Amino acid sequence: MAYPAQTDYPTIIATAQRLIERDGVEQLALASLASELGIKAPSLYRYVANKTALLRGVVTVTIRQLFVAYDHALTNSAADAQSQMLAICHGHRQFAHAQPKNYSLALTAASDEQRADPASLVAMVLPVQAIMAQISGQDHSLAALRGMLGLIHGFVLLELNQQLQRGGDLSADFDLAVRSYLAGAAQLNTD
Amino acid sequence: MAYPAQTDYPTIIATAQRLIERDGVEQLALASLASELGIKAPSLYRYVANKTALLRGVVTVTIRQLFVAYDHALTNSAADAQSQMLAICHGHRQFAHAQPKNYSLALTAASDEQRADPASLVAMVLPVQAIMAQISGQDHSLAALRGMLGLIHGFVLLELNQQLQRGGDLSADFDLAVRSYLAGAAQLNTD
DNA sequence: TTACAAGACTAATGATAGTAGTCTTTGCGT
DNA sequence: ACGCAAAGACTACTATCATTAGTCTTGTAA
Repeated sequence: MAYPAQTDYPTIIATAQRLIERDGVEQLALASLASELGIKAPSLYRYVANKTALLRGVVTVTIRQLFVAYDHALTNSAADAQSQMLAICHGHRQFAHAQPKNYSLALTAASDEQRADPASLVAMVLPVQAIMAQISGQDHSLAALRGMLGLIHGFVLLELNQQLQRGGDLSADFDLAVRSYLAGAAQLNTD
Repeated sequence: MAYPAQTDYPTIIATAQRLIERDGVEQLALASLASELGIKAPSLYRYVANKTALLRGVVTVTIRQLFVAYDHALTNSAADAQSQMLAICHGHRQFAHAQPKNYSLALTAASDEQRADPASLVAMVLPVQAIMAQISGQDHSLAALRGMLGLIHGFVLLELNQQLQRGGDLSADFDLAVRSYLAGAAQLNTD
């Protein structure tokens, strides 16, 4: 090879994540990102095809980090299915609160081009579905999983978008909602 | 009053909604909107302060339409709390599917400036909370409502963002998830 | 030592939000 | 009737960005 690279793809993505978290996606200009990396904007095109691809990279990494958070939650939890599912829910919510801008970007990406790869998403939730199967039974595990993910994701997004502003303890409300859902899902198993 | 107006605020918002639904928000240029209205872009500034304010107007109208959909759902439903809550859930989901782009914009608006007015949001969900109170009991009605809204919103958003792609009947899964949640919430009342 | 390829830069283009200033229409007071 | 004030629209311009084209630089391998 030749000319000494002054940056690389992982650094670019990580820096973009940092800027997005600090200023919001809509404020992310390629010039600012480049300057943060000590280069000029056009040089970024050596590493990413365009801005959309750059954002897709950020989304992909963020999703991967979310599933790492799942693993951490699981290793610090009791072994029964109920505890594990609760640990995942709270881990998910904590992750979203720790990096709200990147979380929203990753899970509400508007265009197809910047969405995360569906196949890897599937691979990453399979272990979660296995836990859900112990609660809801195998037959309803996919439906119950979908509801669970919807509940977590929707609650967190409403929080992050300041749409749950009537006071009260949101952490407690989240916990109650998740436990209620799991209680309902558990009834599916005994039918 | 003088010069004959060639458009007005409601028309501008409605047209913006139509274009957003057709092409997506990111494709909405003020020039296209103006041309659709038979005027030039700068003339729009007689009616809206800037693009952000325009989008906030769209968001406000969309939210109002969502609550009109709630009303329709309620009038076509049986009178018991369970039926009414189910009707609202399905009405909400149908609304989101009927205008996915505007729905996403309205409920995941990134910046504070284009978010819907929180106070009116509260006023609009109060009747829903009253129904939830009959299911979960008064004490837990706010928490249970938050979980319910989160579940609906999150499920729908995952659907719209193509993140529930593993087949199966999503309508049936949604119904099952909502019923499970309500069953769990009902247990709060008997504690 | 020389060629070449990777990596970065400057300069330019095109889209688009927003601003300044001007022209046109029409209702109202004289 | 007449003319003026103000609403509404337009043209022309600016600033910001993404993106492209073409050029210069530097390190490695022959």
